[in-house]
Amino acid sequence: MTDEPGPYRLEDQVGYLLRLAGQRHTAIFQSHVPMRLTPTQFSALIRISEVGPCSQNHLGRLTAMDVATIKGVVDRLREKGLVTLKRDPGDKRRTVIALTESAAALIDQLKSAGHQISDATLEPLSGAERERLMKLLRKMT
Amino acid sequence: MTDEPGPYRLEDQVGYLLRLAGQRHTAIFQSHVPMRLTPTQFSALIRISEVGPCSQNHLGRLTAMDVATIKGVVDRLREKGLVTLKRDPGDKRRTVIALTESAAALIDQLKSAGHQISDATLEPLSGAERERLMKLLRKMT
DNA sequence: TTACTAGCATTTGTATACTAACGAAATAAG
DNA sequence: CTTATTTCGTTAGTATACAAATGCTAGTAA
Repeated sequence: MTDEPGPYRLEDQVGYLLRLAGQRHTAIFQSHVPMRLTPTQFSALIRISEVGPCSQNHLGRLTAMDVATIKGVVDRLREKGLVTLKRDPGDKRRTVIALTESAAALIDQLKSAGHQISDATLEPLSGAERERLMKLLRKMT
Repeated sequence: MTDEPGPYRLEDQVGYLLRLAGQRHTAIFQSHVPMRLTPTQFSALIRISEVGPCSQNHLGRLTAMDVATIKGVVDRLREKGLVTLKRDPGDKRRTVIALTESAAALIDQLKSAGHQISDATLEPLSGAERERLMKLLRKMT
């Protein structure tokens, strides 16, 4: 009686809704973030500021990015003068990624923008609803 | 006293969680869907089956895709033999996108797979939680 | 020491996703 | 009717995102 699948409606599928929500977030992100950073570039910078210099692949795991993806992200951060790449003397396979001074000086501003972005993205929801959504998304992963 | 932003934690930001949830969904999608369809290709097929033949840009709006994005999606569906492209005789700017017979015969199977994919993606959540999440995501957009 | 295994970084290929700019065609405004 | 605007499709450029293959290095087991 209950639990019938019913007709298939695209707008009732998680994947579709997640894509729409992601689009909304990305648009808001771009209008709030300094230095034209992308969400992934932003995440990488924050992570390095948390854990300190680390290898490229490790940074990828810390930010849930594929090895090929994190490489591109790090390359662009380097082009923007926000990270430096150095050979690890103790392990010749590793490349140590570290924040530059200008990036380190930017972190507080990034965190502030990050809060604003999250707020704006969740703007249609009440405080209780926001908490609920975050909890559900966290449980899903 | 309440509502303090607190320290900035990446895993407490909507954007980050949305990205992780999307990754989870994409992985599940790929293992369930027929013909190696991608989520966007899937959405486009479903939409055409709902509204019938339509122009490329209109299809893009119906599936929340940019004009540049929908073009690539339609091109790949054509390469897979799932849609046909025809000039609109009444409006020479328009390209009419329509399902091929083999695609039309596939739609029921796609909808069934779609339900399974949504179920598997939401598997960590209870029935009530799933409803709550869907409602919140819908409200967010 | 040799061989195996694993980890690290890179590259190639495919697929979104959006911006911006373009020309062609249709429509609205004058 | 002609100008202006809009819409449509296309293309180029940038940036994720993942699979798969390659080469190099490190650590381990034989």
